Amino acid sequence: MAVQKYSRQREAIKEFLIGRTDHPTADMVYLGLLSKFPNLSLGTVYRNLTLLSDKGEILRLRLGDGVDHFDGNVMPHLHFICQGCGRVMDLEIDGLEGLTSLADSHFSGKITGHVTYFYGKCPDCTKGEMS
Amino acid sequence: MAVQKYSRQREAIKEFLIGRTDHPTADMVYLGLLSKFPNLSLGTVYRNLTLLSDKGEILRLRLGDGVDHFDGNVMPHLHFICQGCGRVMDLEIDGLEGLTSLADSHFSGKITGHVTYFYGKCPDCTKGEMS
DNA sequence: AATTAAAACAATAATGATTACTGTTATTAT
DNA sequence: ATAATAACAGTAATCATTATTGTTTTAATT
Repeated sequence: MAVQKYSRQREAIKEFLIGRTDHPTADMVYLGLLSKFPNLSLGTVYRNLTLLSDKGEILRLRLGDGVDHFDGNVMPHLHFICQGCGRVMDLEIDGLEGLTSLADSHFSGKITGHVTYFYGKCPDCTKGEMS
Repeated sequence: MAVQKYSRQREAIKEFLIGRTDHPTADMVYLGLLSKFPNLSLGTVYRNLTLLSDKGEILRLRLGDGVDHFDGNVMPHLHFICQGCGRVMDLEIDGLEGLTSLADSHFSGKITGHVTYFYGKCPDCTKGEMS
């Protein structure tokens, strides 16, 4: 197996994700780092996001909007997608800890995990509404 | 608003989905109906899958594998994705009914729903294993 | 039953996200 | 320092999906 060498681009991508909680897409990471790396390539961003998520240093979120989002916070937590503005927020809720084992006990195969995300309207988008 | 007219292709697409529980992709629907409609177009399949799911007559499942799956069973139920063979199965579990309102009560916006799917190994893929 | 307007079709082009390839540069071991 | 190779930038290719164009069905009206 190839030895992984250091790269400032990869380091910057990881730092970029850790420094924010808005779950950017590959394109947003690319745009956000262009000022620091003027000839950064989108391919480099994609490759390193894949490397980092494969190593478990970041999370790849597939939220069903057709675009992958990335999260520098690898602690287990829940996500909310606003149907108004599309933003992705973290949720502070517990109560899903036993869900995997509950499901597993009702299934003849082996259930090892689950993906859950919530949707609705975020606080901002709820404000400008009457209904 | 345009009046929806009858089409045998759309009817066949819906029947195809109702007749199975393996949650096919657009491409699988297309291939499955080619024998009955030799000059069926993939565009027609996509358009009608979108029409049917917009009307709520079928479900579009975005399971994170980059391909949309479709389900003729619109009753609320849970899904399981096998990481061994990729197949998508229905799960008979309840206990998630109150999840949306639980989450909503902890959130300052408005949560109206959630998406949950489970993953692991299906019964078949569990068999041929030692670990 | 013929006419007609619009929906649906087939075929295919276009799009957008992601992945793969090619030649160059940077990192690390010798 | 030199050499080996991982990582890079740039770009081409891929894949699922959506949009477009011209033709055919459907269904309402004469």
